[in-house]
Amino acid sequence: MREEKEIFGKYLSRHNFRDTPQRELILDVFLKSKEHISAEELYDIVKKLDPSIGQATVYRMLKLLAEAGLAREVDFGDCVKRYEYNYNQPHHDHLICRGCGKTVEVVDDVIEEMQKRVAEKFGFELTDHAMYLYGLCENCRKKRTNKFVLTTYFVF
Amino acid sequence: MREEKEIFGKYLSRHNFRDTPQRELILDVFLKSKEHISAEELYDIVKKLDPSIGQATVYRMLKLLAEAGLAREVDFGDCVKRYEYNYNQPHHDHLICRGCGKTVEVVDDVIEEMQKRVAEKFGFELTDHAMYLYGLCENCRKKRTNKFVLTTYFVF
DNA sequence: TTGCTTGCAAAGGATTTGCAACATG
DNA sequence: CATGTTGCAAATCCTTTGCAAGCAA
Repeated sequence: MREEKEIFGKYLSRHNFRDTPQRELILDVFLKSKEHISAEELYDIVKKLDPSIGQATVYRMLKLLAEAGLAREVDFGDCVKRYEYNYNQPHHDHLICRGCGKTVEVVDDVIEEMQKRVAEKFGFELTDHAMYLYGLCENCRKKRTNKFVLTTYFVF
Repeated sequence: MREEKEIFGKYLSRHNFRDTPQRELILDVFLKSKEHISAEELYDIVKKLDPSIGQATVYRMLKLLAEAGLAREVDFGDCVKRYEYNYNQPHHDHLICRGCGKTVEVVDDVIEEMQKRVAEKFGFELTDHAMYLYGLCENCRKKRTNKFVLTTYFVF
């Protein structure tokens, strides 16, 4: 927490950006937030702590955080940008339940390695990737026997 | 082409939906279109063939096509829904160049298998997935020595 | 003082929806 | 003819932007 603030502080001065109470508050809330928070969700919390803050400031701050390397953008396919904490965090992908929305962070070295190879096979140098595994968690699978309807966005 | 129209026709009657000239035209254009077309792009073509068609009709039709199993939604991360032809097509993922936007369709059985296993490890039954590999193609890599700046959306 | 930041509201892009007129089965 | 369908425009959702006023350095 202290360390992250320091990093952000350095990022600001390095770019001649300014340290403002708004930025400090939003950073605080972001660092305490649960994973995969959206700008809207973050704004809702921040607003309660300081109703004078505008949502544009929150959007702008999330961009800054991503640029500073403290946040990472994730996109679950609903066209809502979500941000997760990214400092000193190992890279990971997401497993998402189509039933209840529950998410699990996953990594698999074999997959990562194969991704690199696939890219190379086509002459690409891999820079990054997005992998989202959608499925049904244990709980939701039990309910399926009733009349669970899956909203499919992708065809496996 | 004939077959796909038949499938769509059956889909329509099965659901008590109607066969209209607009739907036929849009289906025609979609079937002839290049991969990964967006609603906007499809509308631009359709409009030239029949300027009286509204874009809402195109949006509605793409939804129908996806429901009928003829189209598949893909999302390259820019929040623009794209559709690709999905009938009798083998499943594949995408390799996208961050420099020029060029896309390559890829499949890797090892990755597919590992995805299933990872999901199972967490008690999930995999229904589908989205995997986008971002990188630099050969051409864009050459330019990088000059002053290519990569817009990173995800951190690898 | 300089010029980065702010909140506001308006604009933006992509997609959806309400509705009256219109076709299809 | 009953009801699905259309085109239009307005509405929606999330996000960005222009701007004048406000602050940090």
